[in-house]
Amino acid sequence: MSFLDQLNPEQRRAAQILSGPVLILAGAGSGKTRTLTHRLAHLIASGTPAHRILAVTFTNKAAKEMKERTARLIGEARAASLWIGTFHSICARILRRDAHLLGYDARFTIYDSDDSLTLVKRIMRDHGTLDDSLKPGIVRARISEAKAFLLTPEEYARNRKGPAAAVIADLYRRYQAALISNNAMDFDDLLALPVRLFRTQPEVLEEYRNRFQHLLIDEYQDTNQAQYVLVKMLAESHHNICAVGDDDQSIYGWRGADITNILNFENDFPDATVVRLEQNYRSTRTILKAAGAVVRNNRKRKVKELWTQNDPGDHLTIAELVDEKDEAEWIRERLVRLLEDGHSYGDIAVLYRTNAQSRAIEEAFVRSSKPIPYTVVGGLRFYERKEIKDVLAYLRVIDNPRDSESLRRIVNVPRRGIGEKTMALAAERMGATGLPLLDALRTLEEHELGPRAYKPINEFIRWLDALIANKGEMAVDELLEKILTDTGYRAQLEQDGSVEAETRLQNIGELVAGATAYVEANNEPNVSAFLQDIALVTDADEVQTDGGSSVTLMTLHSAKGLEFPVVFVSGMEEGLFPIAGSLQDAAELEEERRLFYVGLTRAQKLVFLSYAQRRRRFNEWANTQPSRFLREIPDELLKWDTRSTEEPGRRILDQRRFREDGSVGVRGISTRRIHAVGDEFSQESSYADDFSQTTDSFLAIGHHVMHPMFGRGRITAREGLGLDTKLTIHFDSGQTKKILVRVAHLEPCV
DNA sequence: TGATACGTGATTTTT
DNA sequence: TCACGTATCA
Repeated sequence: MSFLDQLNPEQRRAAQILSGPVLILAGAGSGKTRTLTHRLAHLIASGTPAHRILAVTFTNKAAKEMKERTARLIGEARAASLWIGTFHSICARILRRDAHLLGYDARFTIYDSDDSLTLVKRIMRDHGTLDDSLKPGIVRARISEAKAFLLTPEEYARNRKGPAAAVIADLYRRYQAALISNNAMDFDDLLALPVRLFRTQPEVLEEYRNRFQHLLIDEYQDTNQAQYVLVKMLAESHHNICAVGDDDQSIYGWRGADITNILNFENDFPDATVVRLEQNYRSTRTILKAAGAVVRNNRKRKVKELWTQNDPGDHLTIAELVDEKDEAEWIRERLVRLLEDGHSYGDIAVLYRTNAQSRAIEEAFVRSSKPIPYTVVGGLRFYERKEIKDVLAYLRVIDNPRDSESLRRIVNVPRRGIGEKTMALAAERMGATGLPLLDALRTLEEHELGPRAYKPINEFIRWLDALIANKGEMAVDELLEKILTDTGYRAQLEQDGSVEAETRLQNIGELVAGATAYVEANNEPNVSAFLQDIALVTDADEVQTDGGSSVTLMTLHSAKGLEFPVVFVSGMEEGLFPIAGSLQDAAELEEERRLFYVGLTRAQKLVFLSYAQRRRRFNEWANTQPSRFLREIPDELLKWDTRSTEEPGRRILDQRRFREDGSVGVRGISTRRIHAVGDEFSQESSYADDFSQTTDSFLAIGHHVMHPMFGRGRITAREGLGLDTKLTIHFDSGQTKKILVRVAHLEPCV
């Protein structure tokens, strides 16, 4: 097996032991993906048909990559029928086939967290439990948690104490009933329902057990109870399970992931072979030392020590800045310098604890005289935008007419005169008959509603019915076009003319283009599958890690599994990272520390850490203290950045204070900035709030810019500040548009 | 029924 | 600060 020669001895062991339980403890950067692809290739080469192997990864992107790399080893054809994907997508695949055994239709709709929150809200409103004492978000989280632990409402009520438990259990029951009548599943159902399927239909379980002779579960440290049970059920008879993970990288405890699943693997499977991959190929020795020193402060972990033959490399750079704006500006300056040193934009990632932190950094990148191209991962996701959800809701109703929640969303969008009164009547009818909303609407008669309300409903239903009847004959993108035209959704946005409407139109255009791409890429495209793809994609799936030409901005969570030559971790402050909510709880604090460990170990060459003396939260400024995690990095691995040494000696003072107890005395007093004349950063003096004051920006009135869609144009007016700046541009095409700087990627042009 | 104005809560992380 | 929900009025 010549391809195994490319592995080190431990990796080879992990790839070669094919039967029985195997636990691969794969440290960060230890060549895990390479090992796993070789294992898969070896399995297939040794005679296991690919379709009898089930491989579970954390993201769709990881699945795709693993499949491609396996194919490279043994050929496309032999790897083609591998079952590989995320838990959610594999479960969806199983459920599409057998959901009818659980009372669902195969064309069930998948609700994202947004949809389920809307549903919870409505249920609470209908049952008068929507007051200040119990927030829908909390209820949704509790229900999600219950499902992750495979608890029924009744079990939840028995299990949990506290005054709200009974109320939550009751809401959970109603919520679940609503999902079923809508023929819909939420993310948690996708995991919990296969378990129920297997428990209630032993012959189905038997079939899958026989089919999947080998299981491979990646990121095992982040599996929750439902996933764990599922895996155990499938592995029961043959024990050919290979679990891969790193307890030090468990960062999804808040989502029900249970680190003990990996810590107890050897108890669950006493005959398990344990392989440790401890040689790191990714990072410099210095980075690895720093990361190791940090994570060593955790008590609940398997002891292991990563090592590397790589060069020691540079110190980790650390900087104290005045506020978030200053921090962003510092990042930008360092970035420019890195570029001069020969790095490219795609080499660099800026990580932070919360999505909200990206804004200040984006500001700095956009306002720069030489704007820095960047890509934000996460935040408001494309498919969560209002206009996208609206259009998709049409598609959902057409695909799954029982989906009352989606129908409710669009019944009067755009306005067609179906108002509150009509809907109240329909709700009443639903309650009385148990019919889905669409059918309840059908039963409403003209004399009940009056002609003014009856007409639009009647027309709407007739229109929907026609599409439902014909959906099989139309490609998804055609269907979308028809929806956009017939409903007047597009026309309404076009008439609006505002910047926001323009953006929405662009987003919708992107959605249609995506549908076209989907139709072209699939042999048997259909609406259900298209919607499912959309529901299960993550932003992490879109990240470009190689050859990208922009800086990547993302949360530390999103960075899991990725690597970059240069990594910035910003906002290293108590209360932000570690986040405030974790400070009281030792386990949560350890998870924050693992998150920092994950961040550090993303870096190959250089790490930059930063914190601000004060940060704005909502409206108020709060003084901050440096993160305790910084103190856990040995001094000799750190190098303070000179940029923040405005006052000679102050840095040293701070450093001493910082070392002693982590407190930094009274903040905000010495925040006055002094800039030497001719200082390389003297452009700081134009650090005015008003973007339009930035004289060196290419986005000034009269300048020419290039817009990716509309082409070349001249700026004739501007309003708003920073990222919210709106430009009026006369395009050479003759059109005049208002463009939001944040949305459009404008480039200077003569 | 629909448009507008004001008040208020949200920021932890995501399949 | 902003987005969303509710109150109020046309």
